[in-house]
Amino acid sequence: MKQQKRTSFHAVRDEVKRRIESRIWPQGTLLPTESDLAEEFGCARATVNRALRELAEQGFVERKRKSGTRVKTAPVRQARFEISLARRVVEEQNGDYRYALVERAEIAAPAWLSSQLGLPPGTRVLHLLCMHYADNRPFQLEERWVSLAAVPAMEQADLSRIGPTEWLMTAIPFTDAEIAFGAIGADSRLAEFLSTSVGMPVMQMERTTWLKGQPVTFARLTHHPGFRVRTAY
Amino acid sequence: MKQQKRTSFHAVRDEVKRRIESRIWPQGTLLPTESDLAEEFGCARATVNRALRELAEQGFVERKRKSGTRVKTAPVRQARFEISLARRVVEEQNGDYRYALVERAEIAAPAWLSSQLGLPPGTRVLHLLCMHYADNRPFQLEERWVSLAAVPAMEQADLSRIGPTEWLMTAIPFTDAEIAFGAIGADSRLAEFLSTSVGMPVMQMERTTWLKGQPVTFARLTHHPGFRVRTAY
DNA sequence: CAGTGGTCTAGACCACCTC
DNA sequence: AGGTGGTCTAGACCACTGA
Repeated sequence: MKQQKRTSFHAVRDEVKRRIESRIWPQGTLLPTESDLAEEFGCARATVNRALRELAEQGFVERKRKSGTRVKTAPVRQARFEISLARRVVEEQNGDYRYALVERAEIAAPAWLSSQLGLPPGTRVLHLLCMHYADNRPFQLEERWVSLAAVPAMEQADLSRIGPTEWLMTAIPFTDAEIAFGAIGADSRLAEFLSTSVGMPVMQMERTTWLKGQPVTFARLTHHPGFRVRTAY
Repeated sequence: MKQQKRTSFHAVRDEVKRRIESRIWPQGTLLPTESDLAEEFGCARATVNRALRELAEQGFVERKRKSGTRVKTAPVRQARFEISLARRVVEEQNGDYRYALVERAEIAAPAWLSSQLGLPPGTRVLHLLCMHYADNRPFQLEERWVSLAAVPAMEQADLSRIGPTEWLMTAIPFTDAEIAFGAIGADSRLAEFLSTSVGMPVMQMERTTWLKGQPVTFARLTHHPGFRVRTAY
């Protein structure tokens, strides 16, 4: 017999969730007020508040002052996936990870990049091309542009052994990112790097990263054919 | 001058976050205890707790009893994207949404589906094929298998006007799902439905859905060429 | 303007963990 | 065994917003 001595907010949260999922409180229902629920569960209002706040975060209910708490009619569910680090993905699949720096150059930001990152035209950026391998087979081609104004230290970085993604994650963690991905057909360069043939469908991910609102880097990560992104929520 | 009368947990959270991002508290640093921070900020410990709990949820710090709160060394950032409903995606882009049911059949679950969903072999499932259009151009081909044991009401559902995804979302919201997506080359059937040519790279998304642990449905959503998934943040 | 959620407090006890 | 975060309480005031 596992019995909570005191009413935990877990108990309240789970019971309310159960009532929503069991349609005891169907979609659109107005829930009792926090005070009422506190009385029903025999706990403090703060405890109910904590429970309902979590359910709101998870998208089960919607809360508004004065109106009260309502079961969401069209729950907007979100899926999450980890922002992947090639090495970690490979190692999680028990693969042998290898990295290689293919190209490194300091250039003036091309126009498309300036507009993508919101950089003044002509800003000096570091252009990088690297390969990530799993069991000696191409896993991901990483092409990246880094604003040297945002990360001056990167000019001196030794990227022969550690990939730029990993370097940046230790140098400037806690960045904001925007990610988009889609399917493209491999062009001749991609086909060569990824050991596949021209036109093969591959997943390409584009990441734009900011640090405290300042644009840092834009990366285009192209994966070997057959690569899949998985999520859970 | 905007000044908080009382110390809000926002203020504490933002200040701690600032210290982490500014490397005042570098990665790995052990933060002061809740009580100490409460004293520093002149607030109750509960307020500090709320602030730190949020930072922990967001992946900035790691909390352990007795050990204390530590700045995360390798922050695992997660990206999120909305679980899309074709109609909503199209309408958000100011497109004209149209839906068509192509095929509907009740069949015995094929072996691959039984194993995918964990259903007893031979379970009766509803097999659906539908098209979603944006501005009369193919947007998404939806192929779906629904366990009638899990959603008996679906046998009577009128799916001629509302797509199965949308029907299911109102019939049984609050499900759990697993999503995987990748790039594939269109086969002849896909090419025809999506008005493209064989071999064109397209994004295919596979969703498996459970309701309270019970398998409900498996869907394969294939998008028109050029479709991209974007993260919310 | 009145009702509801949002937040804060001061104190308390507890559970877990490292020492 | 003792320190740290986890949680709860009872009461209070605040801020938003719908009637």
